[in-house]
Amino acid sequence: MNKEEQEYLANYDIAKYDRPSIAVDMAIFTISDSHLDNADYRKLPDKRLKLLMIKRGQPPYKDMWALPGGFCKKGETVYEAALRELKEETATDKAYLEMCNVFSESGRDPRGWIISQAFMALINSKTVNVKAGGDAWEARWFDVELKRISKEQYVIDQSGNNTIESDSVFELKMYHNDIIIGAKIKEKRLYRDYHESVEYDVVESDGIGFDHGKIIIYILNKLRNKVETDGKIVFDLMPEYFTLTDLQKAFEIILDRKLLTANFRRKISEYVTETDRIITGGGHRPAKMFIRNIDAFYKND
Amino acid sequence: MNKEEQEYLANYDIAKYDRPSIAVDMAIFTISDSHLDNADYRKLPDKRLKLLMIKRGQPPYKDMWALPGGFCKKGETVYEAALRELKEETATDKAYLEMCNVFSESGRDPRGWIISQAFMALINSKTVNVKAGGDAWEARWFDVELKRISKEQYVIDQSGNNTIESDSVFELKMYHNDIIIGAKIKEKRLYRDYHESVEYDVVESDGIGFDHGKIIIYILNKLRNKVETDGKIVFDLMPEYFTLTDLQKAFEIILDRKLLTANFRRKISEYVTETDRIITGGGHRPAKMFIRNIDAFYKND
DNA sequence: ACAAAAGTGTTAAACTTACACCCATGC
DNA sequence: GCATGGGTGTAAGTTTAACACTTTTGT
Repeated sequence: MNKEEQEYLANYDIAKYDRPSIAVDMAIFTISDSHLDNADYRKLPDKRLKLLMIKRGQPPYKDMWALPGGFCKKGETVYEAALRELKEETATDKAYLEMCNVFSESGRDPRGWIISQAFMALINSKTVNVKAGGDAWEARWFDVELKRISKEQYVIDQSGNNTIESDSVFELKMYHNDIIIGAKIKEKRLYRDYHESVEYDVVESDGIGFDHGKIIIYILNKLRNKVETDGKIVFDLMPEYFTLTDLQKAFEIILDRKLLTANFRRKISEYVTETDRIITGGGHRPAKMFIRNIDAFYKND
Repeated sequence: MNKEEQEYLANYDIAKYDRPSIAVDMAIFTISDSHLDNADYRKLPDKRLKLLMIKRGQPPYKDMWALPGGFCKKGETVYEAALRELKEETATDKAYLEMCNVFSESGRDPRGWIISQAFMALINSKTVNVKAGGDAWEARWFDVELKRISKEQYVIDQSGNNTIESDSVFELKMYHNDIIIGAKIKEKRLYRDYHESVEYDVVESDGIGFDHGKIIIYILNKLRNKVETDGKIVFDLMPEYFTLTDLQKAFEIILDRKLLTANFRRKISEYVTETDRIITGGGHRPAKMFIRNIDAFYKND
């Protein structure tokens, strides 16, 4: 560094400018058994997509539920902050972790200018520590359900500038035992000048703090799209040993549709290796357990 | 909002905490003719992938080239800041714009704690204003070339914890007339606990300021992956009227491989509509011009 | 005439989709 | 026996990949 650069930096006062706080918000998903008891001895337990939420112990949004998260500290990267939060909440760092989007609308946090980096994390329920279920933190896994409840589509033709607008309203519902929280979120999808843009707006929020309804729906859609185009991340929701039926159910839960077993198995066959473990005692034919075939995952470029 | 919340907020002083500045860095791509003159009257001009770079007029990294960008201001979203920067540099807002990643390593900017949101923007060269080529700003379009120059792969087996590590070195070279800048970047790809992680590190930087070599390579790879799995964004690099050969070349430039014409045309046929415009005068059969078939783009869910 | 690019047709191989069928278990 | 899940085979339809071939132009 030369003298001019050094002088410039000596006179540069970063504190002169308005600066935001940076937060990380974590959408931590897992798949686990439904808490509902099983009547039929033959039936497998119902699996559900779960999202970890935290009950806020202090303002703002005290007593409401929000995504786990916290502020990014000086000296750590945003990714490290996300990993730190993940560990604090779940006691594991064996997770698929991806930065999904920034949420920075002014007014999104009453404390001031706070920009949030939203992360998606996928963990398998077997590695989750009870911490998340303990009482100190008031963290709970919620069953997640997302339904589109309306859709309108129209063409706006203003002097040759062809715009297609499609408005949907989604209903997000989340359950933990008798706790039910949710939100209605409007999705506005614009196609103008050959460019698509999507915007979400919280229309109604019931028990969910901040703009987290919006973040949840955004990440949930991202998760579905990712699984639709490349299913490999679904394995991050599985324990080391799993049956092919469990794997298929994980796909079905995220994609929200049934798959044909024979076809599914052919498709994923290269990613799994049979072991000699079997599960018996289910009132039906025992299932072989499989592990990931790591070579298949790694053979990219 | 109740009294407790109001009191809490009245006593909350955001300035007590260390806060970073938020910058947006823009990787603005377009495709345009190579500046090299064409000898053969029959040959079409060579197309290249171009990236807009700015010569820094003041420290830090004075006289080096960097991605266009700037600080996010209070009251605007990160996305709005990106759009503002895009307009400032290119005088257009008709672009594909996507937030790609956060770069937040401490020490990445000598002025202090500065976190950068990296955006990818795709514009078509016909809408670009001369501003970018003017002298005031010292902004220039650089031809981009990225080559992997080495690759090593090994398995680390530490007490059953199977880790595969794959290290590559990429050479990034960028040209504008007689200006040549570039960087060597090491890619470390880890596959551990069934989770893949990728890390980039600038090994050597020649004329490129900050950690922008890293950002460029990251976004370039993202662009390629996106085009490989869903080619629709390539249309954002095309003007309103285009020939199928131009479109095919855009794909080939980004994917860095040749495609078979007959197959390519079948694949993209639903996305284009023939017009009665033709291009003549090329010393070969005239080409029909096409426009986007907007309905095909929009028929998702 | 001929080189360059524009544009189409044909075929084999690969993959997807749908459905039918058999197997093994616990009560 | 029978409901439930575990597991496989086959055939039709669709998509991809490779290649061969024809057309049209400016010099």
